[in-house]
Amino acid sequence: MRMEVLSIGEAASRSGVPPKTIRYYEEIGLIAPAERLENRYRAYDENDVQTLRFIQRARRLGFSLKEVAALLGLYRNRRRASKDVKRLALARVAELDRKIAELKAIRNTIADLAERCHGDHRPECPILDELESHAH
Amino acid sequence: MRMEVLSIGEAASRSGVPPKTIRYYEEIGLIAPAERLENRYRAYDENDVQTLRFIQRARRLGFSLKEVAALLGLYRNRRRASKDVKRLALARVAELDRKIAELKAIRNTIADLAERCHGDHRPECPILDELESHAH
DNA sequence: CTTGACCCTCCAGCTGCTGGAAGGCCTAGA
DNA sequence: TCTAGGCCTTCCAGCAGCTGGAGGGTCAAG
Repeated sequence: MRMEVLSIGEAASRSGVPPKTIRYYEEIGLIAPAERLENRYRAYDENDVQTLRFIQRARRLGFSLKEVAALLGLYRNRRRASKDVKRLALARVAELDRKIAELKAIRNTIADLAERCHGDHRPECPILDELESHAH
Repeated sequence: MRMEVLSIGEAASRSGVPPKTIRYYEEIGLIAPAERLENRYRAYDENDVQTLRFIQRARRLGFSLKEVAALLGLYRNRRRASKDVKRLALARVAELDRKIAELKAIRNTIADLAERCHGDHRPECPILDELESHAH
């Protein structure tokens, strides 16, 4: 694999992570500080792009930056134990299940209220009444 | 209804909205600046508590502060049209449906990967491989 | 040689709070 | 009367995870 030198913009378009976000990741230490060219431009290679893609996919799956950092560590560690990765993944699934259930409950509450609301020019609407007086 | 004067702490415990959050709501203009006693303490009454409860319930239903502001406006407007309220509610439902579907997809992706991961001391784990190479 | 597209750093802001510092006030007990 | 504590006040900072902009430097094309 030839190690072509990529600018931050090129690394961005190849990885899907915007330049600003790449700099941010560097700033918070998620990725190592990039090499610099003589003009102080950051220089990347395909490995960096790969890492950025890894990060982006993990982020898309809803892993927090802290979790992504952990995953990156496991990813880079050849002696990695799949137990740790699985633990992170299952924790994320549990969290998602909790969140989904919560959103569903809220969704149904609002949908019920909306159904009982005329939705015309008349002022009667149980949504506001509910918000006003519902004893939770 | 007697208009007992309540301190911010009392208003907080009666409404369920913490003092800091009440001050914050005042700061961003969600609620009107509170009257002040001679010692500069904020003074509230039952009406204010009612409003805070309204806000809290709307927040629990996941309405953003902007939406809450709109709901408050409609709530206070006697000539309010239920159409506007319903529109807000349905928009929220649609947004929730979108979010729920998204989280479900993510959840299933991670759960699938976790299932195929040994979860022991062995290094093989498709989760990392997927993050590494999955062409999205 | 100029124009425009990059790149750099630094600072501010987004949402919705929350914590803490530094100070004022008020009540109760010793 | 003093003091301890628990309120209250303001202001500043920080959480996550970026994103936008200002004010500059650099570079390649025409």
